Amino acid sequence: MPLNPKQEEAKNHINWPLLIIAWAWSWKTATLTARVEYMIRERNINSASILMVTFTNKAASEMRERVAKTLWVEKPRSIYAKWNFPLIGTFHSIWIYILKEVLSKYSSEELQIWLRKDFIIYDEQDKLSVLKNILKNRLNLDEKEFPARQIAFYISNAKNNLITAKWYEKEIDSTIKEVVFKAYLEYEKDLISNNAIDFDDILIKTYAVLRIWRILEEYQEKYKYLMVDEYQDTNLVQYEIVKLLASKYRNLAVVWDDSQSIYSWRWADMRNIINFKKDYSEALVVKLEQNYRSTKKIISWANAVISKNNSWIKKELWTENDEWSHIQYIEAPDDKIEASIITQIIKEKEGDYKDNLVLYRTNAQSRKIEESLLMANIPYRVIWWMKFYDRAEIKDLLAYLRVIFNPNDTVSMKRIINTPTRKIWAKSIEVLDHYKENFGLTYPQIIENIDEVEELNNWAKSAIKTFNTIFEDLVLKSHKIVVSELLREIVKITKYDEYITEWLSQEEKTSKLENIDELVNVATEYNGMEPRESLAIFLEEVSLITDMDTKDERSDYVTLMTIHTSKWLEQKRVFLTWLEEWLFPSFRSIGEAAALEEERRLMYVAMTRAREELYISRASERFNFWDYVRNPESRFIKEIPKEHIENYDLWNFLSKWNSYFWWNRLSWNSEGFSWFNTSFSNETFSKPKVKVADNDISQFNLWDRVNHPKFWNGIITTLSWELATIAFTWKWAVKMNIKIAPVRKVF
DNA sequence: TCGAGTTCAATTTTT
DNA sequence: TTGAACTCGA
Repeated sequence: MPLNPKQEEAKNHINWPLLIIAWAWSWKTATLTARVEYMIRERNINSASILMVTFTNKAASEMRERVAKTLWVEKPRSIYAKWNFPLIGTFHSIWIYILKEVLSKYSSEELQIWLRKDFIIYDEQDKLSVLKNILKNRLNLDEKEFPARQIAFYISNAKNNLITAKWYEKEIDSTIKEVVFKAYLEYEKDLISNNAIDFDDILIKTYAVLRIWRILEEYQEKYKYLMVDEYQDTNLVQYEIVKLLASKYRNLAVVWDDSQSIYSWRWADMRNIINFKKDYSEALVVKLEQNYRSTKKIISWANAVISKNNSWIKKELWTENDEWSHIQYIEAPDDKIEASIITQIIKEKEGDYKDNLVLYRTNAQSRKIEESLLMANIPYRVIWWMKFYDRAEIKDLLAYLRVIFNPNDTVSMKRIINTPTRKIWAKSIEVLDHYKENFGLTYPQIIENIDEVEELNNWAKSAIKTFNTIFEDLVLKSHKIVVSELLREIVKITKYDEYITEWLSQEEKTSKLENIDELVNVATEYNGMEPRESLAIFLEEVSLITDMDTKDERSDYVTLMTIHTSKWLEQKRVFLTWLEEWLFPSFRSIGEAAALEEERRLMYVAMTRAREELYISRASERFNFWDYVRNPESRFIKEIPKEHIENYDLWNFLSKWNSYFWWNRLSWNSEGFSWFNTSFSNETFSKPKVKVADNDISQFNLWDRVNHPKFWNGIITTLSWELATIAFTWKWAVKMNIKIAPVRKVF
């Protein structure tokens, strides 16, 4: 598709700072690709001197594909292209690439970052386990009073403001910060001794390295053309890094969309744009305002909502797409009906299942929809961050790979030293830790010389020796076979498959084994490489990969995901669910102007995912936080001009949905049909109701109808004193004590 | 020292 | 509902 004049202008503008102000679906990616192509083909710029930052791996991968196409080369599988190709990746993957490169040339002492080339990356869970250990064992603190998560938050905040552990002492103004200071020091010590870094460190260390003059010079020469997409989501450190790299040639192009900034909780700072304008005052500003995706209706709607933000820069997104179909508002009595209606619509609509995208605010909110789709036999896929790599069996195997790659990684070492069970119990590990702390030894060193450890009996020693034999064998093999083979070898040698499936049902067994197969399968992509290299790159990419990156395009299923995750997608039909105050906008953001505006931007992002049809839904009553809650409709719905909203025809739906449950529910409501519309739309925040149950059991008889807040209606099928079996609509027979159970008789 | 059984707390958003 | 952190018996 040909570029419009604005896009053309952005494309042709090289050798000068450039600020592209983009709107949702204004073809910014296509413009950037065209720009890269133009640079290489028309201006004869060396491909390898172009560096391009995207926000997700998926975006990076797509960009690599597009660029590869224009250059007539095969798409590089990862950031490590073997031929002359631009460096395209996320902030994190690019900085890891650069860090490794630097570390292979300079010594750690020279760089002052206390890191060796074979470092590994600790994810959020690893980080918490390190911190928990510190807080509990070294600082002797109560984890209730000082939760690891909270401490982690403070540390992350400090890191992203470039405050080191030592400097944190100056920040202390409260008890908590005093704890943070101590924990931070210990945490850094642990990371160094494990040769590990966390996500924040990837940025911090890169920044530290690039502040060394000769290294900076080298990289300024190497990457003369810089492009940063999603600039509104950069944080302070990222900003500073880019600034360093760009300071010599000033060929920096950034794409900025303030209405899609939804990552402030990850320290993204929109004020970076103010700094940008100051630092590059000569920059050319290009605005891309035409939307090529959604219909007029959807866009005017989105505009109406986003314009309620004060900090929003006035702009008008427009489109030539014809006004299309309906924007429907589903106002369901409860969450189950909400899910059923959505399921029904998906079922009735022509076209493929994969035309449908269901969005919600938080991951936990997918459940009701899942249940409903499952019942209707509709294939679906939930995109959940790190779901696959969070599974125990995957984590175990990756921990093996990590210790093989970097034997100093104590966190992983502890995970696998007794997995499968080798009778190396906590007592032995305590002794190992003691040696590690007091003699400055590493685990492999201690394990190798276990005979000299006096505190252990022979029995424990021989267990550790067994492990050491396996471990050394695997390390040796890692130099000979590629990572996928190595994984198979680990499973074989340790009999891991038997261990993990030992006590499980057939069904669970297959699922675990399938997961292992899948991991090996992913690893086979690295087969062509040198064994150690395949291990290194596999580990590096695994820690940055998300569920979304493995998205399978071939089969036909409905996709479910959070709004944040959906930022990079578009879909023909979008369902936006859980639109209630306290849930979306979330209760944490209500009452805080800046946070609320971010929620509103999130709403904007969600709405603009839709190409043709947008459904929004809420439930008057729903099960949330382990209880039933009623929240008024989201303020975002009210912000949409009423004439744009068409109410979904509930009656029509319900007449087709004549279940036992439904008719019963109507029949015992004295207000009859008004039930959906009036009695449930009271705009009150009813706090979770406490169920006081002290029933008079004499009122219950066999075959009585009862109502339960969780399982709804049921019939008593057996009864002996207080104990009854009740067949519920939403649950097969349940045995309960009707004296204390929250049931009431229905007449 | 294990592990089965029980209690109790927890839910934004993700590179 | 799930999972992690506890208890307690062997």
